[in-house]
Amino acid sequence: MIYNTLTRSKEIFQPLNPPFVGMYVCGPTVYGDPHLGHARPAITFDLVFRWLQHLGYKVRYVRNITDVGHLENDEDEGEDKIEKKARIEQLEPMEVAQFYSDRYFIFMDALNVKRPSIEPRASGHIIEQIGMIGKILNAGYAYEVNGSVYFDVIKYNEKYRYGKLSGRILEDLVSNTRVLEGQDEKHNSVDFALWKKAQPEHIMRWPSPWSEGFPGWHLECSAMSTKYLGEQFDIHGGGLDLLFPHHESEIAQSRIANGKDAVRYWLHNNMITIEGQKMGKSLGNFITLDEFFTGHHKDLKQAYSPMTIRFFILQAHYRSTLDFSNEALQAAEKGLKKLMAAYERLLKLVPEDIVALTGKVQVRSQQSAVSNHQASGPAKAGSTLRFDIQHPASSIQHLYANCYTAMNDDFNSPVVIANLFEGVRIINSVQDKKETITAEDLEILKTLFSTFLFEILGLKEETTTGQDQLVDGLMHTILSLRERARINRDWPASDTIRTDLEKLHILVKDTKDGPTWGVQ
RNA sequence: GGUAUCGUGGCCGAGUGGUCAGGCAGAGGUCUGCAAAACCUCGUACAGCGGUUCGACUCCGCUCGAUACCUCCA
Repeated sequence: MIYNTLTRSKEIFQPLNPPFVGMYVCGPTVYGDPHLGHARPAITFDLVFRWLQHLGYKVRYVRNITDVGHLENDEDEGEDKIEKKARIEQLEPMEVAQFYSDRYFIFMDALNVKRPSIEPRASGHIIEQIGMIGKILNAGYAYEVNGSVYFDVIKYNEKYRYGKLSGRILEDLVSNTRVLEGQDEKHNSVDFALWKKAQPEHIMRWPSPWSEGFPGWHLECSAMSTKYLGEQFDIHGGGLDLLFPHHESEIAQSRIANGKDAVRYWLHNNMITIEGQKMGKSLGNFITLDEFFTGHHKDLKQAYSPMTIRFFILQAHYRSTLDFSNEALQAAEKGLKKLMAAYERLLKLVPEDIVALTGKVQVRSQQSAVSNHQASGPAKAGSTLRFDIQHPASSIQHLYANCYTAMNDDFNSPVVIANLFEGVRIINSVQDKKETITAEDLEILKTLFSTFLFEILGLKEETTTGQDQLVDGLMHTILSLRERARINRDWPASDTIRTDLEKLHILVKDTKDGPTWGVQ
């Protein structure tokens, strides 16, 4: 089940050509450093991408890089964003785009966001965009004025419905749109540009049948999605703020150019807010990812690691707004640490620790997991599940089933996380010998964590422990000295060692199985 | 003004017509030389007012409030 913005309801996901799935997501406009707001759609659709793949779909995931830039102001004469940046920094526009797209990749990698299958650039698809404009002109739904081409929204609305995605009524739009200066070229204020003639000061320009200029604001996504995913494809994603007019206009363009509706399921992630307000470039209240990772920002009380950011985002459902605060982020950091620590323990739960449940003969239906997966996806290859997910028998099997159901219910990552925490409780209780677990359930628990925590949620360990043999050796020596002191009940000595190490951000814990340490 | 979404305990954040989200913080306890970690217990939270219902936080209506989009924004 996925929530389709078009119908405002959850629908059963049925791809056009299973097991293939086509997914297009609006990527960044590369004229500034990526901020927390960019992380949300990237992580949201990374989750979708990972889950669909887990279900066995062959996903072609296309996420564009907008390097042509949109107009800066509401005036048609406004300056292109990337051009403006280029002028300020005295660079070629493409230099700006290259720099920031590189930055984008670096930070997305840090967040463990998988690279999409194709990352096309708008500047590399001018020809396709010109071709699309030609089709729309031929169909009679666009007109040329002074070398610029505009889409005729009024005419489109006579036959189709402009506003069906965003729930808008054209008449309201017409009456509400502000009358702007310099829009004389448009027949109507709701029309939008497909091609703009370049003014003398515009550096970014390409030849076209109409003029030297640049493509309109919404065209690149239509052109590139058509090129790589075909005239019809399954999923189109993006931020909620792109709903109107960007996606609405995409629908109109594709409908006319290709004669059919391109997208089956529209998915929109919600915004991240800061003090209840949207974090956005234009509001100037954004915090860049670089600032999060280093902690260098006036509103940040500390640095937050990439995985903390990722976990923070996944703790909320993608369609809800997510409110940023230091408190919330610190809570996420601690929660994640707890989850990871429990996973470490899980791996060390050795067979000797396992006491079989009394008298329970573990006979499970050998019905393969494959058949169960077919209910919601194509045949799943390589499933390691050895129980019937629709009829879980133990509490741990229930956890697995809950996670599976949650993901199938519109990618409900918060519920997955809640179930993982229940797994944490079980792990710790077994560790403390307060609960028992069967060998079979232990395996399922390990699969639960490796599948959902790592593969699906895409979280990973960030500890520095064990990366350096020298440090490991030194720590071993120090800790054995301290153990000797402890055996001699020389508490001042052992406590000095511990507090001194703590000053170096090394945390020592005395457990029943001997001391452990970790870098904070 | 139009359109849409939302209002959950100190904070973040799920969900549902009739046991329970979960995390963080807080209180008490167990364990431990002390810490830390871990475990157990604890808060009668669902903006307000009506209505439907045997029963509503969950459905409907109204009120209040918030946010987003209508101009670039993830």
